[in-house]
Amino acid sequence: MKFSNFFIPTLKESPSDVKMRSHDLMIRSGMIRQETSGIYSWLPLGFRVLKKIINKIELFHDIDNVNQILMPTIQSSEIWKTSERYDTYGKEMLRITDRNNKDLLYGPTNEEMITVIGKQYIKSYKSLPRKFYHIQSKFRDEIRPRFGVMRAREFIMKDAYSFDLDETNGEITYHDFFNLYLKIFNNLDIPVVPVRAPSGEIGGNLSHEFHLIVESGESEIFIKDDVFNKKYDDLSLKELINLESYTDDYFKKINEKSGFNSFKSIELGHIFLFGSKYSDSFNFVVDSHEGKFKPFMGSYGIGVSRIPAAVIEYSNDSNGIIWPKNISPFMVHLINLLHDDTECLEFCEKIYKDLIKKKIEVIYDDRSESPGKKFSDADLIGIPVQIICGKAFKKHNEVSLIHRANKKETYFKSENILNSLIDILGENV
RNA sequence: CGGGGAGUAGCGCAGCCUGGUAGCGCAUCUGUUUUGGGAACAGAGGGUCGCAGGUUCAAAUCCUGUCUCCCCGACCA
Repeated sequence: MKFSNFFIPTLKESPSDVKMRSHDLMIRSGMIRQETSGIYSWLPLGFRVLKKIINKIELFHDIDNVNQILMPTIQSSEIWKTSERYDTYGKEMLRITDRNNKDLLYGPTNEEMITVIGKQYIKSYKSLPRKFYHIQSKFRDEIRPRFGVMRAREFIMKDAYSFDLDETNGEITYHDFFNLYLKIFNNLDIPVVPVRAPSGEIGGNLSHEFHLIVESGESEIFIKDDVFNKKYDDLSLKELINLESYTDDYFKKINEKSGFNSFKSIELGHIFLFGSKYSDSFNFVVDSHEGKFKPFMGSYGIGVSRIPAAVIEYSNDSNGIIWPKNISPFMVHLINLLHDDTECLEFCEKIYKDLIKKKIEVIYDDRSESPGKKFSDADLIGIPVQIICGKAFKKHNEVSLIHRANKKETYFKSENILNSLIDILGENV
């Protein structure tokens, strides 16, 4: 992609009402635009990041035989009355009335709807287990939206739902999702820590959240030191249940509080095995050789649109964003400092085409801006590797490579740059 | 919802107290010169001062109402 063809409205100055680092950088790098309180448009650069994240999530869910579906954003009030959440969900639920005076709502979550879908088609124990997910906008009318997409009212969530024969099988599914989440966050270069969350309204249920520890986080979690030494994906179900890391709500309820440290964090995922709450209220009954039973259910969420902000929050410097390779909107930021020079231009065009041929995602700054502007835009946008073609190319036939993360600059003979680049990118991809 | 702040050009702000031609920086456009860290000079365009009402000869400025946004707390991915 050429910079001149890509809409990246970068800003030099911060908007006055922005307080969080990631929010500021997302606005200034032209990733997002606020429409109204807690509601955002994703501009091309931001949407590219979002799609990277979504692609990874889809990939790993599909591998795990979780079936992707797409449920509507608008739901009928009927099913929420059936589950008795229409009244209890409160003002967080955005309620809408259509022209026929029918009560609708913008879905804050989809347990009711997925239960209705399960009930209609799943009649036999032979059809279980069954796992579904979808990636869709949600609306929760937060009391106070803030920090950009970190706490938005409309946001994109990946929510998955499972139907199992009974609690034992439900726990196996839960354990699978636990490991699936670790795999996903690991692959997104996000070092999350799993923490135990309070069981819900029904006793004996299981719930974990996945947190990214950052100073500016809104959540607080409590963890014993040895938890950090564990390989979370090696844990048995019993071990993960006994993991000594807790959300603040959970921590309040435990007795032995010594040995824990508290951390500020951002919640990125939440898995929850809640049992037959919804199969009960919807009378979702399945036949088996041992008679009729209500499927055991779980739900599993990832705050998709929060992830870019969370990543920026822990990966930035005074110049801008530093994208991890797996989420970065591009891999290489090619900068032509001498756009009026024919040789330099031809060289950049050639490298640009070669990179595209090699399927290396490249943003090529071909604009007639000053060097300073190009450098600062590049640092702000935060692509992992910058290739600079300028004076050194004219003098010594050299171009330089700058690692965004540490700003180290290395010069290469221009004919070697492509192969060197492929080597360097190959290291961690 | 309680407490605090703010709405003036695309963005950041000054002007308001003490009413009298709507301003500055950045951005944009034109031209010339620049080109390894947000270039320089010269010129240009752009605002019914959030909205409604009131006071006044006269309102960005004073009064009343209203809408919106942000910040601090309790909810959440």
